[in-house]
Amino acid sequence: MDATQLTELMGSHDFMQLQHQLHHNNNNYNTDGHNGLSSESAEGSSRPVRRATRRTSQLSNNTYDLEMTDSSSQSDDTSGGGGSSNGGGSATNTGHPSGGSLGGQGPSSRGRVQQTSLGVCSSTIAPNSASSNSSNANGNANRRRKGALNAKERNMRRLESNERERMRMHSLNDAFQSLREVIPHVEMERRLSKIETLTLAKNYIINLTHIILSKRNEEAAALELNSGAVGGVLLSSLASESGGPVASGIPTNSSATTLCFENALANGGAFDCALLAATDGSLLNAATVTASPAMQSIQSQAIHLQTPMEQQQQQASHLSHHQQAIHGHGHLGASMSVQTQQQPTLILNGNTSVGMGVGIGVGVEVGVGVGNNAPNFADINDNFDEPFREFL
DNA sequence: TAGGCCATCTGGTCCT
DNA sequence: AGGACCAGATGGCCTA
Repeated sequence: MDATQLTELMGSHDFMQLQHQLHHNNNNYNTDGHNGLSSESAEGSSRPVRRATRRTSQLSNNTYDLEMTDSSSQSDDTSGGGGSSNGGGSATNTGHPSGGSLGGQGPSSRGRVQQTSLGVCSSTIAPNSASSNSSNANGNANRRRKGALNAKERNMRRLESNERERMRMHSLNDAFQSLREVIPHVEMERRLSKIETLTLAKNYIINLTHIILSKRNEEAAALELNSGAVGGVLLSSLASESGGPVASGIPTNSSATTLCFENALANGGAFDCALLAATDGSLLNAATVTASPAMQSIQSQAIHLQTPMEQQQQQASHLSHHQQAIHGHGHLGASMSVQTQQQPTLILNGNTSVGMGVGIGVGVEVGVGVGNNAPNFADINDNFDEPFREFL
C-alpha cells in the first residue's frame, strides 16, 4: 500500500484498516496478536507469556479525529511551545475499555489535557471526543482551517512515526532477547528483565575480561619465574591462600569447580561444584546448570583461558570484592541456565539484590554474580578494553 | 492493592 | 526535510 492509499484510508476514517495496512507494510512487524514478546514466547522464554494482546487492542480500537476538528490537534506548529516535550500518556489508548484519559473524562490531570492548557501541542492524533472542546475550537477556527489542509498528512506521519518507533523498540527488544540467550543466568520462572540482562551482561564481560587479563598476568609471571625473578613470591602467596578460606570466608574451591565444569562442558557429563555466594552468604542449593552447544563453545573458550593457578590468583586478588558462592549441581542440556530449588539472588552492582539467580558464572568462575563494586579493573590494568579491541 | 515491568504514544532534539 | 533517537507519560499485566 502506498502513501496515496493510506491517505485515502485516512479520509475514509477507516483507521482500523489503516492500522492494519500499516502493520502489514512492514514484514518485520509482528501482527500475530502478541505484544512484542512473541519471539520470546515462541522460544520458551522464562518470563510467562503475556496473555494480553495490547498492541492489537490498541491499534484496532484507536479512534482518531481524522478531520482534525479538534483545535488542540492543530496546535503543534502554532503554539508558542515551551514546557515539557513529553506528551504523557497515549491519546490512542482511549480505545481501551478501561483506559483513556482524554475525552473530558480522563482520570488523570496529566498528559495531553494538561499540556494543552500550557499551550503545548496536545497531540496530532486526537480522540473524537476531544472535538467537544468548543472553546478551543472557536478560538482557533482560523488556525484550524489553515491547518486542516495538512491534518491528514500530519496524522499519517504521526502514525508512521509511531510505527517506526514500535519497530525500533521491537528491534531493541529482539536485541535484548538475543543478549538473554547468550548470557548465562539462572533460569527463572520469568525471563530476565532488561535491567537484569544488562547488568548480567556487564558483569559477564567484566569477568571475561578479567580472565583474559589474568591469563596474561600468569604468562608474564611465568616468564619472570623462568628468568629467576620474583615469581616465587607469587607462587608462595597463592599456595598459602589456596589452602583455606579467603578473607571473605568463602571456600576457595573454584579451581576444582572450574575444572569440573570444564570437564562437563567438554565431555558432556555432569558436574557438581560450588561457587559464588548469594548476597547473604548462603549457598544456593542444588543449582542445575545446563549448557547449550553455543554456550558450551563460549564457555569453553573462556574456561580454557584460565588455569587453576589463575583461578587461585583471581580469587586471592578479587574474592574480597566478590561475594561468590553457588552450589551448582549441573548437567549439560538444552540451554545455559541454572535452575535452583530456591529463589536465588542476583547480585547487582552496588550490592543490590533483586531476588533472582545468577548462573553460569557458576562453574566457569566468570562470576556473573559480581557483587559489590564491580571490579574496577581499570585500577588493575589501564588498558582494560585492550583484550577486546580486536573485536572493534 | 501496590509495585515492577512493559508496550505504546508522543513531541522534542539530533543527525544525515 | 525526514528519520532516528530519546525520554516522559500512561495504562495493562503480573506478582507478592
